[in-house]
Amino acid sequence: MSERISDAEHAVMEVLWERSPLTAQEVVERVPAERGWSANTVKTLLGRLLAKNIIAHEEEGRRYRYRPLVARADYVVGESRRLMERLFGGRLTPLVAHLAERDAITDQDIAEIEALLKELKQ
Amino acid sequence: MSERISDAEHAVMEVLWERSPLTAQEVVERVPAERGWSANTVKTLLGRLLAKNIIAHEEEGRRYRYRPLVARADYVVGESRRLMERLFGGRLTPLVAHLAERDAITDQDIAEIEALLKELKQ
DNA sequence: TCGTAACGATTACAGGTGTAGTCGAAGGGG
DNA sequence: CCCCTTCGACTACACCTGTAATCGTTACGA
Repeated sequence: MSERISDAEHAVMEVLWERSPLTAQEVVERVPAERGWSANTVKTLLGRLLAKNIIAHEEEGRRYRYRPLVARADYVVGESRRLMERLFGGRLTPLVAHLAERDAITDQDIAEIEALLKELKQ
Repeated sequence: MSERISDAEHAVMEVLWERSPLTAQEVVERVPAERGWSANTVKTLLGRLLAKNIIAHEEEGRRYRYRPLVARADYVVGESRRLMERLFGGRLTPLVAHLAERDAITDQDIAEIEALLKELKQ
């Protein structure tokens, strides 16, 4: 399967998951300005993602349009699972418990998750 | 604040969180065998953790005993939050929803989390 | 007392990552 | 038809990471 996505690469992926296919230039324009990246940096990242087979490109005239090969949902589940594995022996409950203990969960979160779980049960 | 803990370093931290202070040798013995690390590798990691101010060492005769400066709970909450931030705009509910959708949550998880939430509400 | 084993410190080195700069081809404007 | 801009490709380079090997010192067993 495809290799790991680094932090900087992930920022590029978010752009492509949001909308694709895009040209390199369009990706550059959509990457969050806080990153302060030069266009070259973004192109390097696109190149690396290509090499890792995480995105593909189709020729369009004298340039390319890039498009994800990996679904965001798959990536997200994979990363979540990695974290749970590393930190909680793969169990979700202790994660929720920890966050709750540290007031990282709001009352609204609790309500939402309860509703979600209710739905899951039927 | 202290710097980030790499994957390999994390394995060492788990040992020290489990029990500390420990000598380098004791850490070596307790690191999961699957890693297949040489003693030198573990010592390098201890050195890097020291440099990052994530652990401390007290002299004991001609060697050191290492001890965490960062609580596991803090690390865990930090990492969880980072993940939620990156992937779910900081919201926990979508994380749970995603995992549930992908059958990464068992019935028992649901029961446990419900019980936990019930407790949180009072 | 002398060699050796055990320690921590220092050095090594390839591969990944963040962050670009440069180069060569090609297309568009004058 | 020629120059400048624009692309993608290639190169650069420092720092981090994984994974050690080597070095210098010291204590302990013979």
